[in-house]
Amino acid sequence: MVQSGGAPRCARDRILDTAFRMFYAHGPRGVGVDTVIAESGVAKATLYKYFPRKDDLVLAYLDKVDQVWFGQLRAAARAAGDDPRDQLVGMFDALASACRSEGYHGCAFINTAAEFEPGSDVHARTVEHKNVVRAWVTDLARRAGADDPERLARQLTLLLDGGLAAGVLDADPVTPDATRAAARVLVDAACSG
Amino acid sequence: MVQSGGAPRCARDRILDTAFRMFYAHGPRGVGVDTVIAESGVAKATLYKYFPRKDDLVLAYLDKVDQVWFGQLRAAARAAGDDPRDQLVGMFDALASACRSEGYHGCAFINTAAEFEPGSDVHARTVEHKNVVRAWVTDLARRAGADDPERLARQLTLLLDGGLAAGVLDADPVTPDATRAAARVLVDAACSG
DNA sequence: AAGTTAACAGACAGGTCTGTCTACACCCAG
DNA sequence: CTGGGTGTAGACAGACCTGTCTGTTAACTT
Repeated sequence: MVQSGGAPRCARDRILDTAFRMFYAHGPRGVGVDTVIAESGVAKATLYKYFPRKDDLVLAYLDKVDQVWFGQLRAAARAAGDDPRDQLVGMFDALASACRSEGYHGCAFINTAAEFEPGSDVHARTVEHKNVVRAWVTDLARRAGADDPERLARQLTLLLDGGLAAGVLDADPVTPDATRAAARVLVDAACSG
Repeated sequence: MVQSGGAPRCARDRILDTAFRMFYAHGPRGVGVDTVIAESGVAKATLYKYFPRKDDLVLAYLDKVDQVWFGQLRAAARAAGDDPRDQLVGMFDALASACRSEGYHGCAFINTAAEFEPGSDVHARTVEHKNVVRAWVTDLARRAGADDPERLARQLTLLLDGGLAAGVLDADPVTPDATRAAARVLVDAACSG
């Protein structure tokens, strides 16, 4: 990890970088291996050396999305202050940022899961991501003193998924505000005890 | 519309029926025209007579899903009683039914939208569906006396989308209850004035 | 200088995709 | 009996898909 911030040097990084952009924009199934090769200026043999099957590239793509998105989620929560209640609401700022970003196209995990059969490696990875995020939110809800942390976490992640999923249809700028406000109501109601 | 309830007689119905099942299970892009033909026992020329392009078949599929799903939504709301507040919460029973049904695989519209480019006919149709549903919920929220009917409708449809979208990952039986409870909290908070 | 490694360039096989086309069978009205 | 409408059966074109394979070039190591 002595990677500088500039253009990716080695071939593997270039491939993954291109796949990240293209898979998110068109869905993994909508982008051929040849297209990734052409776009990243790499030889076919090189791609298949690092990612023996296309699914391996898709898995690496999901790992990258997981890193980036989960990182933004935690950063948004942290930026909301020390009170876990505020952090539960603050994580929705990550959704607002995502909605404003160019080329926003909804939740990469939901979109990808829709394209792969349940039971496949790729599908399992998307489920795993959602479980990890929900476990993190559950912990936050517990520290916020929620009556039923698991339930609150489920409600908030469902709301988050809804806000994200709606992005594949239409990046409506009203969505993030409405979602954040709803989160506040749910958090206040669940931490009343 | 003199259609009896039994097995679809005419070729067009058989095609659409098969497409409905297969497109929902694997995504429109994941099912070839040849597969639809083989499964519905129809000649290729017949399919292309009724649906000149595959996209026409996808649009017909979305129309059918819209009819069925929107119908279930309204039926669930109606079954919850006369109070519009209860109806806003009751429509989430349609989500519960969907989650319990065999082969449940999330929201057909979100899944399909992820597979088609924004700007395409198919993508536009998915957006239209969501707008129609939200307009209906907005009307319900207005009659429920919500302070800001548009906002409440947006929050509830986002919650609904979240519950639906999560279905593509994992048909968790806890989801519908948590969603319904969250809806109750949001409705009560928005109709306080 | 020789060998090793990484990468590029691109042909190729075998399959699937959409969409068009020809040829044939049936049935019912005139 | 004839002719139009509806359907079946399946070949075909042209594009695209994944994955394998052969050769070549350049850089670094010993």
